[in-house]
Amino acid sequence: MSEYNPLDFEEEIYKWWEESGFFKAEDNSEKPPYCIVIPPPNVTGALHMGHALTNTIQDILIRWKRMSGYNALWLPGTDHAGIATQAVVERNLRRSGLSRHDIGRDKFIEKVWEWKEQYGARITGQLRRLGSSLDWERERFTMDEGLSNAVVEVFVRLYDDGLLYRDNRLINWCPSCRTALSNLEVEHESHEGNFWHLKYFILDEHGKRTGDFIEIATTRPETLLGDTAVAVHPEPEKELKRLAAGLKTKINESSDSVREEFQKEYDRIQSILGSSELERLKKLASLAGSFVELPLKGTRIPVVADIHADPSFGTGAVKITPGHDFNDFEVGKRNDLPVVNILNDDGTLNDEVPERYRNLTVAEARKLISEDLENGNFLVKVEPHDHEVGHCSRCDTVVEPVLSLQWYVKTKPLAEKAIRAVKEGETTIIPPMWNKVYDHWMENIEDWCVSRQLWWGHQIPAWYCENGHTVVSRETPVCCPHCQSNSLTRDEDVLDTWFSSALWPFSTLGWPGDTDALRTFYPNAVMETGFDILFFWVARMMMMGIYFMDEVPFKTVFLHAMVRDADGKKMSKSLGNTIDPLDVIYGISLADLLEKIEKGLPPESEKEERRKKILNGIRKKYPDGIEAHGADPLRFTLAVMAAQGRDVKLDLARVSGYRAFSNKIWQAFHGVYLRNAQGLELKSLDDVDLQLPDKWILSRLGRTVRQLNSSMEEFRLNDAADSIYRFIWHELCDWYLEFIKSDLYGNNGENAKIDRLSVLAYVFDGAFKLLHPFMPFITEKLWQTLPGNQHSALMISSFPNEKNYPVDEKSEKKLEYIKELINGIRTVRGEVSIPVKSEITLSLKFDNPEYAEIIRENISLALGHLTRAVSWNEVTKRPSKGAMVPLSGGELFIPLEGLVDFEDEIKRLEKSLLKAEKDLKSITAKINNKAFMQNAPVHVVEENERRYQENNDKVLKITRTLENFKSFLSEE
RNA sequence: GGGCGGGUAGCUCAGUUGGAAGAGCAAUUGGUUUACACCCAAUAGGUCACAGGUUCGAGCCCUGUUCCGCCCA
Repeated sequence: MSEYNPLDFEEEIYKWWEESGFFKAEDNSEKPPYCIVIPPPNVTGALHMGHALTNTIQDILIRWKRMSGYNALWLPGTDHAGIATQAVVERNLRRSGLSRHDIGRDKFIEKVWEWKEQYGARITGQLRRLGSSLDWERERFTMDEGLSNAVVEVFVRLYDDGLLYRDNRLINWCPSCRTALSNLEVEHESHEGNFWHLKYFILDEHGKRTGDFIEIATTRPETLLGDTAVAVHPEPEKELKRLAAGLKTKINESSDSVREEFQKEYDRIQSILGSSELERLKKLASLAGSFVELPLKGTRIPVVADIHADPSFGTGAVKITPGHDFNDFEVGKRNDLPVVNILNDDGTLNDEVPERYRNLTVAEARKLISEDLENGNFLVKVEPHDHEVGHCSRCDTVVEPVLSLQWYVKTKPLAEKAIRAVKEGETTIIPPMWNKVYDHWMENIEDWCVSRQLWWGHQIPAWYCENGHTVVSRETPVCCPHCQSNSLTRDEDVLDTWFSSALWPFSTLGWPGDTDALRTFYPNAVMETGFDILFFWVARMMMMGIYFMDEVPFKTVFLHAMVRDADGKKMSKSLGNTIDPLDVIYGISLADLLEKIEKGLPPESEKEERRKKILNGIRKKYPDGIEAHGADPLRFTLAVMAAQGRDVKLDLARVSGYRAFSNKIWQAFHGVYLRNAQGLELKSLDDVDLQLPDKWILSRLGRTVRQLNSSMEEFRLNDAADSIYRFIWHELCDWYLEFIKSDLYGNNGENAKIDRLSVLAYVFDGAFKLLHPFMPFITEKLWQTLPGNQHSALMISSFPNEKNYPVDEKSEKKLEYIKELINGIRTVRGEVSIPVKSEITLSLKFDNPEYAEIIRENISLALGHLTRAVSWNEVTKRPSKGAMVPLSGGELFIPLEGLVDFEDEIKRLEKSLLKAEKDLKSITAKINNKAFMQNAPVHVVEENERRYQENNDKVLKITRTLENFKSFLSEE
């Protein structure tokens, strides 16, 4: 007997699809276009489960649309990922003891390209293995010539349009990556730290200490070396009263629990207002215009009045470090303060600070300075204080705000249009909860710092001449257009990776060229990606797309959740909890898995203990490694999980469950269909003498077609997957195949056999088509062996629609009666200990003639292997000694005498009665409720009346039977 | 501080205008002479986090409480 082994055929099928050109879309086509551009994976490494999720979803959408008659393009590609890729190549280089500076820019870039070739190929291999029906001939890379041209074009045009400028301001600097970062690339976390309370001695007009000092609290004492002022609030009393008034309204508006906190704060401020503290603050305010001594450095800095100083917080006075604090930078601008940069590129202190502190890291400097402050009598006290610290999202190093000359995109004008596009529905975000997040970010958008001090990326097309002029140009300029100088140097920096990704929906289609592909496929139909890059990427594509194409980049943004491990933790290499999709597909031994995980752990800063803990966790979770599952089951699992709002906790037990589903399909197809259809000429459906089960399964298929298509339209992939799963397993396999077995075995003649097989082939055809987007491999494999399909492909056949798959309610209802009967028999057999092999006889008593007719005509379906009932008869009187099952239109009796003890049946009936009575009670209450009868919609009232009848009937029938039993038991 | 999401069966999660609480896995019982033990049949298991409210009717809507997670500042 043939076995389901996905590894035997999946790769081969993919190869055949690709070689046959089935993935290709047409630049010009009569068919409606449908385009998804892949969120380009980074070329840094291998794909993880998150990629498997996103690509599975996209492939499902694309395959569904392609089969539904669309000119479907799924465009593949990869991203150069500036910082990330440069970092891994540098790390690699360091193993041979070299830095990128040792080998130089050109040589280094060469190395990165080598890396890109290697890992890019690995990634595309993984995408193929998942079954992704990408149009490979259109594959793009963000640093391809064409896409690089697009980047230059965009840069030049934004510059010419005044939306791109260079400015000297504070940026987030990563001392480890040694580059500027955009706000989005900085992650804030709370750190336990200290509040150092320092003395800034007040100076008289001669520059001598008056003896008095201003107390200043700071979390970063080392920055005082860059202080250029101390700020105090000009009107502390007014400000405090304003704060108090604000709190008062909050107290009145808020709920009990929060009110308490506001009240506390309010009381605190009131107590300041009513104490000598206010006098102190007023005196502080009066110091504006005087000077204080900067501790350790000994220089003289002014006291300025600025509203940034909060009289209700800390000491009411604040040190101003315009060179290393975003707020202070603004204060500095308002008060014309000098900006002092005290840091080198690597984050150590530079020559602006006293010699003693030079070349120390920030952490080292903080330690030494706090000691010196104490020794120099500048320290009042140190108290613990948590504060927010920015970290580089790439390397987790603490970022430092540093003054630097960088390029910025002026985003406000771009964002306005992007906001409007979503508001007006030109682009729809799914799920809609992200609308608010999108709006909020767009409305508060800040200018985008796009220059990066890296080598790997698109070099900025700007040149600077010896006279300080800037030239932004598509080609290398010969001389400066302003002063004709020939001495031009190109900006060394490259652009933020997201700058080129922002162009992806049109740059990949040939822009800035005017191509057929662009005209056909822009705007794209769907952008499917993770919600975590809504700002990084989606928002920026919206802005750039609208600006340069005058149309939104995509009609729908479909955001999926994050894949997490079984404990809900985000998968990351450093946690050692990533699962490689390929390992789920092919399986992996424990030893290999451990080796792989260990390799992925960051080499530096890993403690042995932690490493052991992670590896032991793996041993515990996967004691036997991971079994092979194949791509189809993995895809199906991801599709079913795609519904979840935010987290997808991947549980391999689910994948196994859906592998069982694949096996089920395989077995049903080979064992039931193929095995019996061998050598037979099947009919078309029109020529078949359709029996009730045939009509039923065809109708159920019709329902599935409707459900699946409408779920897909609404991006409810989980519902779509679920509907075809139920159809195949619980309708086709559980019922239809069982109903037709007798015919298939030839018990009812050759014609009946051929008829049933013909219907079966038709149903399999429809089911395979519906399932294909989710499980492309097994469906293609099996579909090929259906009659007439040997030279065509399922993946380019046409998707079922409701016109071709009608619903037949009458037949459905009839068969439901038969199922009810069979279920009744099975329940009795299961609960009352009837010996397994004993053959039973059914007695049926009918309440209504229509029902009786249906059962009489189809009773053979309920006899035989489904129930082990061998015969039946119609009765008008209730047999006294039998199990009883109430039916919709009658009663079923199964004689038990000689088979079992009646106690079992009595118990069973009593339990059943209890439930029926409970239901009846609640329904009765409803029916008797006038308000319900008046207000509820008609169909609900009718439904409840029907249920009332049904339960009433049930209760009656069971009660009668129980009485019967008891009376004859007492007679014995 | 502002915002968002979640709390449903032992576990992982569905539940689409409010109208008898669901799936998969796990569990219990029984089953294999012809598709499938990656199986079949039957069964058990839930105060839908908590407290109020709206409604004839609430897992779903409103208010509050609480716990968990995320985003922004």
